[in-house]
Amino acid sequence: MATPTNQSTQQKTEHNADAAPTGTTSPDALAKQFRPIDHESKVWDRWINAKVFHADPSRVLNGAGKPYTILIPPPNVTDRLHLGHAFNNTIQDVLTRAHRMMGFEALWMPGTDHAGIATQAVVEKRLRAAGELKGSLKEAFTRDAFVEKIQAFKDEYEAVITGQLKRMGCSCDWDRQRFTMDPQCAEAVREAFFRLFRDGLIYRGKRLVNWDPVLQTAVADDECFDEEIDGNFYYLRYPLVHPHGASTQPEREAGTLPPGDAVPVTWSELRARGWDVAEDAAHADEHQAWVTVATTRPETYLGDTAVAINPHDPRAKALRGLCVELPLVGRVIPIVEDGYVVLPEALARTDEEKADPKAKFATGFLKVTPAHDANDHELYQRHKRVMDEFAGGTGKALINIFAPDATISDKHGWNDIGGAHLFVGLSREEARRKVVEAFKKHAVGSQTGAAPLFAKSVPYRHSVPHSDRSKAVVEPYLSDQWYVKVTDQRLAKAANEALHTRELSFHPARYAKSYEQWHDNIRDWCISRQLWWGHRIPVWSGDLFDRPAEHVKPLTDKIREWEAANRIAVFKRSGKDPAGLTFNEQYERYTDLSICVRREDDVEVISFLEQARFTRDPDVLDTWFSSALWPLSTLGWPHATPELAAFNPTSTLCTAREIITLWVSRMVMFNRYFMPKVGTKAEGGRLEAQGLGHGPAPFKDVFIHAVIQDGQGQKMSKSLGNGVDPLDIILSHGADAMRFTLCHMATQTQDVRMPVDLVCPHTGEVFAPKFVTNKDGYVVPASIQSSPKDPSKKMVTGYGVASGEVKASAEMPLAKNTSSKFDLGRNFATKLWNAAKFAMMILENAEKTVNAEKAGGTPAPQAAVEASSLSLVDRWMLSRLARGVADANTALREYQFSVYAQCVYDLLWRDFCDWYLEAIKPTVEKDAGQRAVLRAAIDTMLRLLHPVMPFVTEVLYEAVSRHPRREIAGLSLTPPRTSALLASAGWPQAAPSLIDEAAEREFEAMRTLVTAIREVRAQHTVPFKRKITLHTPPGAPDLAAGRDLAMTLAGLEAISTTAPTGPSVAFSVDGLDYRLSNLKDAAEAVDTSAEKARLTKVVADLTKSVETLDKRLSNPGYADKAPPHMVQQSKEQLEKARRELAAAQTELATLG
RNA sequence: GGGCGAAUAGCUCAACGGCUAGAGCACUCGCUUUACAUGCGAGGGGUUCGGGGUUCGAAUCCCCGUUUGCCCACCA
Repeated sequence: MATPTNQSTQQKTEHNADAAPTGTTSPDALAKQFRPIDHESKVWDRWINAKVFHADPSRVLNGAGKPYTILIPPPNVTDRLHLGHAFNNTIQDVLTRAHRMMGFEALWMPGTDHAGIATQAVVEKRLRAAGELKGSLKEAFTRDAFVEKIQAFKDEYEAVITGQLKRMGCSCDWDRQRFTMDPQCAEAVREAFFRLFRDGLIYRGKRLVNWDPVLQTAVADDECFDEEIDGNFYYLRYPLVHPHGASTQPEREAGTLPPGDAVPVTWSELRARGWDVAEDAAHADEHQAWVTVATTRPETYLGDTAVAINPHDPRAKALRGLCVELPLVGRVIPIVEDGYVVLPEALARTDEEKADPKAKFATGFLKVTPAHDANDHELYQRHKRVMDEFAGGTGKALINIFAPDATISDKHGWNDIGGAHLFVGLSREEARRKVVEAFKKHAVGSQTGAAPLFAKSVPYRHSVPHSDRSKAVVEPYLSDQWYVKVTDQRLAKAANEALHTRELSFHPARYAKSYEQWHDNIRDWCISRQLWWGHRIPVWSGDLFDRPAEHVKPLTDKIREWEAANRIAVFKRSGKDPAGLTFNEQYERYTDLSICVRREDDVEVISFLEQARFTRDPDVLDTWFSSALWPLSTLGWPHATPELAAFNPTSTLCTAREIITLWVSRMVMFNRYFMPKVGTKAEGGRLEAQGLGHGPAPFKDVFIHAVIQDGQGQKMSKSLGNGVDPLDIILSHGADAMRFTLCHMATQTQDVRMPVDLVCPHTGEVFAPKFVTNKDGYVVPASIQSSPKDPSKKMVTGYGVASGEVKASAEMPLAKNTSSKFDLGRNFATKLWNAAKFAMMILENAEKTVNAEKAGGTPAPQAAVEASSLSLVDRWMLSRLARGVADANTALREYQFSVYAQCVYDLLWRDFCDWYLEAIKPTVEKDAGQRAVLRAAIDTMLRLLHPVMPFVTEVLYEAVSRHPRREIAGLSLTPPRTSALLASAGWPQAAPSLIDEAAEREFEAMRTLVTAIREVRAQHTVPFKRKITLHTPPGAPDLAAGRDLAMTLAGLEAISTTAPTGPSVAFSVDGLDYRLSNLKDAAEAVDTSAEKARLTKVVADLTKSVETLDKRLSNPGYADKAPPHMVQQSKEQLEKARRELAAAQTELATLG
């Protein structure tokens, strides 16, 4: 594996110009400034060389370590990773590294996804842009040649993605990296398909799918997007006829109705049947009657095989037994009654019906095109018998009028063309225009003065599904597809059971609901895709008829033999067939056989089938089929590998909410189906499940994290081009800073916005880009931006490139992104660097002295330091550390990553740097116990921070490790397990006894006093270096051990119990009146106006507090019902507030 | 249409029925202070979207409304 490179030459130059040596990890020479780029690749190499990320299943299997496993959600090889991925992977790395340190055998399994349709579309687009592909893909390339192109693209992007993850510091087990189409995964896919096929859970069916006429493939619902388009409602008149006319039953069944067969129904006749519609009263008696349908897609009328009316429609009765004749086509189709049809507003019976948005434009007559509309298809299922009878036989009412490219075709299931030849060969759009034209031209019936077939059209704006990849309008299309019967209880129900038994849980828990509801309403999963890039379906189809009997016998014998040997499985027909249908029965009943061959390398079977003119299905599997097997395939299934035994089920899955159904659900179903019940022994090296869905869930926890949006609140996406490359951020802020900031943002519910700036490639300047609104209404950075200092210099943006509007060039380079959001992490890394450096400087100085004193002698082993022997500030620090460890543990256990980040941030910055380091400065050189605490504190914090900031902590750990360490009783810091690296060091363990509440109280009292003094100093602009005197009032609490700390931290020269003689300033703490003197030289007057203003505000605030507390306490319900400690607390607060208010008022009065 | 969220300081977000609603950034004032100006000290800034209710007590729970995001379904 290549190590991450891509260092900025610009930064390198700066770095070399720097006089001080940087980039070394020697303890004596930690660089003055922390430059991430100087360390990241070196640290990475140390990790890789030491193999610290490599998980060893034998340690799990022999009980030496518990497993902790995370499977990476394999990124699509379609594009570089963006910040959303960085976020997702940071979380996974935090969990993996923390558990590794906690002693788990941690495996983070890396890999990428071939992303079938997406990748094929991207490559196709690229080839077209490069001029290598013109016209139809299938004419320009052979399957193999095109797959080779995609393969090359995949190799390129897989390397890019892998490089990005490594630069981020992801501690994946890179030796185990997988790809969803590599041989190991392919074997798992093949085996899984075979078993489902054999077990009757895969079937072939004719279904309406979303058809992409450009890519000529079925697309899943999630591969579509809705777009509003301006269309029209067309109102078309269908002439009424009597059903049978002169035609014979055989003629009808053959679909060869003689012209003029249908006998028109006249208005008078219709009226006689009870038709009483005011607006039709004027129609001439002898004219042919009609019904009006409303449609947005008039061209589909060619495939109509019924007209439907609501049974409650008052007109329904008059129409019973009548039909309509499709204009031009001449097809006579029945009028069926179905409750699905919406009554027009005028006929609606209830308010609810009136409120139906469809009622506004409905005519009450619905044209039914079962082959081209999902609802119509369902309606057809309910009226199959009558519709098929009219259409001439079973299944004949499904009339497909489109070729795969969505042109009108008479070659794909439409035979009764009649007078509609003029439409054949037209595109959907042209056909629509021509149909409307024809309806305008022709009349209902042949009488002079008859009304035109076209009634009217009204503009209508509605959303229409488009294919994500090609942007073409999706056509509902009837086609042969393979399905997984996920509705079977061994799949969907088993997935929900995992939730009910708590084997599987979601964090946050509310996502369990959508998971569960999805399974309750699941539909069978269409797994075939008409693509070239993917796992090809391992089914060969052929025909056993039309062969000499002497050929059939050897064939059937072989097939029976191989089926018995589990080398092939023969497709069992639908569930309506009796179970256990024999091969002979199938053979007798069906003209075609579908045979799944278990192994790709079973040459004997495959060549035999191909010689027998069986052909392999050209389709490939839906990408999610192989993704669903990820927990199995990556660990070696179907073989009984040590990895599978050790690491499946895995521990935690980290993903975004959008793929709970697409991916999470399917992994659960497949793992439960394919894995044997826990405790089952493997036989013959292969794992055979009972096929009941009783296996384990593939993971215990599913952590669903927030989504990173751009500055406009839009999701980062490829198509929008608003993704930010993590490498840009690593360049501007460093990997640790990026990781820390992302982790800090990982709150539970709230999606986070990430506004980004641009870095000018000409000047290095950071600036906010100019935004534009694109044609889809999204606010995006303009494709071309000007350098802020020199507007003649231009650059292009990621959006510009992604949208295809511009290309990067030498004159107009691609501008990198950055964001001041990451300053948080960068500043924190710097703070850590400086704090550690300072701590080590202190330790080093002391060690020199100690070594000089003990020259020659071997130091005696020192006993562990007991907290009780330590000073207040040390006991306080140990107490804070113990709490920090506990808080971090809780946060990580509960997947509260921002809490974890915040808790280590406060521990290091607020507690350790702001107070501890400042407090120990005067004493640490002489206090060996204090130095032991200092050493332990920095060590503990490096460990706590390592999961989120691995690079900087690893560099510092090496330096810190060189300082001798004394044990602190109760604080366990075990050394690295497999190397000298922090990455394998033990997670800190702090005994609860280290939490010292007395020390915390005492320290807090001191801190309150110090803060109050600092406030006075700021108020009176007392220079930092000026030492002042504190006068404590009678009855003030004894500062005790805090006395010296207060003097150090507040800049006191003395603490006196007598009142000041000269000028002084008062302040109050806890209602006690303290004074400070010697604030200024005698010549300078103390400015009382600022002091007055401050006190006035204090008085106002306190008055309000007293009021609030008084009101609370005087409420009779409060004393009665609130818990006593709350009441007590309020009383104390009130007392304190009153004391402080009095003190402030007195002081204000004094100032006059 | 069904489901799930969100609305809190100028911005981005915390606060899981009870400390005077917090943090980072931004802002104001002061500071070359011997680890760190990517810093240090201090400060200002809130009718917690609106309206009802439950409760001794509501940012938090319930109801209604407004705005907004996502998922699913549907779209004659």
